Amino acid sequence: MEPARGGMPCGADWQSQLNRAVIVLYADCEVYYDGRASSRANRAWRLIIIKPDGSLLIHTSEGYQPLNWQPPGSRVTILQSQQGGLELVAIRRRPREMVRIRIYEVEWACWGGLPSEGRFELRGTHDDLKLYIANNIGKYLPGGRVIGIEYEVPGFGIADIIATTPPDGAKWVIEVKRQCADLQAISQLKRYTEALKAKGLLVAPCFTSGARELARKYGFKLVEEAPPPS
Amino acid sequence: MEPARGGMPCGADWQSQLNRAVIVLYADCEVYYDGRASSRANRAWRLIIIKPDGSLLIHTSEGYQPLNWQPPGSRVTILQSQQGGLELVAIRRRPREMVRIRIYEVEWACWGGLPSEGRFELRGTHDDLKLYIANNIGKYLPGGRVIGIEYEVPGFGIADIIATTPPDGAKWVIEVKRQCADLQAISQLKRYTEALKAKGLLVAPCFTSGARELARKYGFKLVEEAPPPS
DNA sequence: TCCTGGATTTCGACG
DNA sequence: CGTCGAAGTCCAGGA
Repeated sequence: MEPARGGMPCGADWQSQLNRAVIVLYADCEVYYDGRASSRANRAWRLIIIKPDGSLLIHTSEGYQPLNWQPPGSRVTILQSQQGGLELVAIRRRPREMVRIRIYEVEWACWGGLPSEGRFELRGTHDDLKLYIANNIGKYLPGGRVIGIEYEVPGFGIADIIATTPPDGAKWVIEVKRQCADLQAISQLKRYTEALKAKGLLVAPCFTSGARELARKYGFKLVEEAPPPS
Repeated sequence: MEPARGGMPCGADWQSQLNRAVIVLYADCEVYYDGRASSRANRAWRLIIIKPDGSLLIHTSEGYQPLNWQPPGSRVTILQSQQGGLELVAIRRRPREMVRIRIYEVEWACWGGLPSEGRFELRGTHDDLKLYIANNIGKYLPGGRVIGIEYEVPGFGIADIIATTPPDGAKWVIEVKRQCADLQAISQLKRYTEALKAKGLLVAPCFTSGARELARKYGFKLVEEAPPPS
């Protein structure tokens, strides 16, 4: 095993970094969670990440998702038991939830302040597609005119786009999905069209077979359209 | 800065651990993502986690969610450029997506094999609540009898529970939510009840105001019930 | 493989 | 703070 480099911010002093740096522990531990649900994880080696914003993540060797976690805003505390045993407790209010980690051994602990956050830009989102459609409404509803975006239908939710088409000024509800539209998307559109007595148009890059079938029953128009290149 | 402990699996040799151990890097880097959407993250210090199952996580100092990621099954490779620059590339098929990390500096790198996974039990889930209701149907629909669980309504989806009640054998669709039911839950139930010409019962620990209102319009019965204690 | 719906979903926006 | 709907959602289960 290669020796650690000098000056590496790793060691036994990780506890002093709580609420200051991102701390990463490689530890043999048990994990308890109680709140909206509850879970128990038997003793095993896991990766524990504690962020200064109160986020807590417990990762195993598999998967995108953590085994247990606590979102930002949690209060993270370290408890020392008599036998040198360590406990990490993260508590969150609203909903009242607790993650408790019984630590048997820490093989290594490292941390870093992550001083600069950098800029982050994401493109190809639902908003991008929605605005593109609103700005090119004629492509989807010939002669159409946009009446509203994020249009609130009181008691029924918020429709992506409302438009009218000639010659009779028919009203349309347009629901936009950036991924394949499914039954749920159809139901959502149905809710708005029923409330507004409007026609329905669903724009998505693809549609599940069930969505296509149900859309036909409801008389919805479907248009395949992927998020615009950016 | 406290010196690292001897024998700690940290050091420059982390690349040899690819696909074998969980690797954690504290690195100054830029991140590029292209796939269903695309993103660019400017140069900054971040936490990079590479799992042997092909998962890749890039975390900042804030938040539960990673800045960028790749789910399990991705192919992770390390590229060396001439100037000693390092690039981490994770590619996924279906959907075709790529995360590329340009690494300028690695302050520390540690890893662990996470040999034993341990047992994990979660209680208080949707399934738990659903089965509890099915097994105590009389509490929700007096005299009721369960006809089916996870009952497929062809072309309309899968209903949680189907039941009948005396004296006329009225058919009910029961939708179960383990969290506060919202408009979407109402729409989902509406979809099933319309298809089956059945009555609707929604069981959830709470309901949003909009959900309550819409349920009344649709004539649905609402029952407040939290997941059972376990 | 696709389809469907849950998740301790988390997250952001708006009223 | 509640309500609403998206997310690069991920994930499991069934056909």
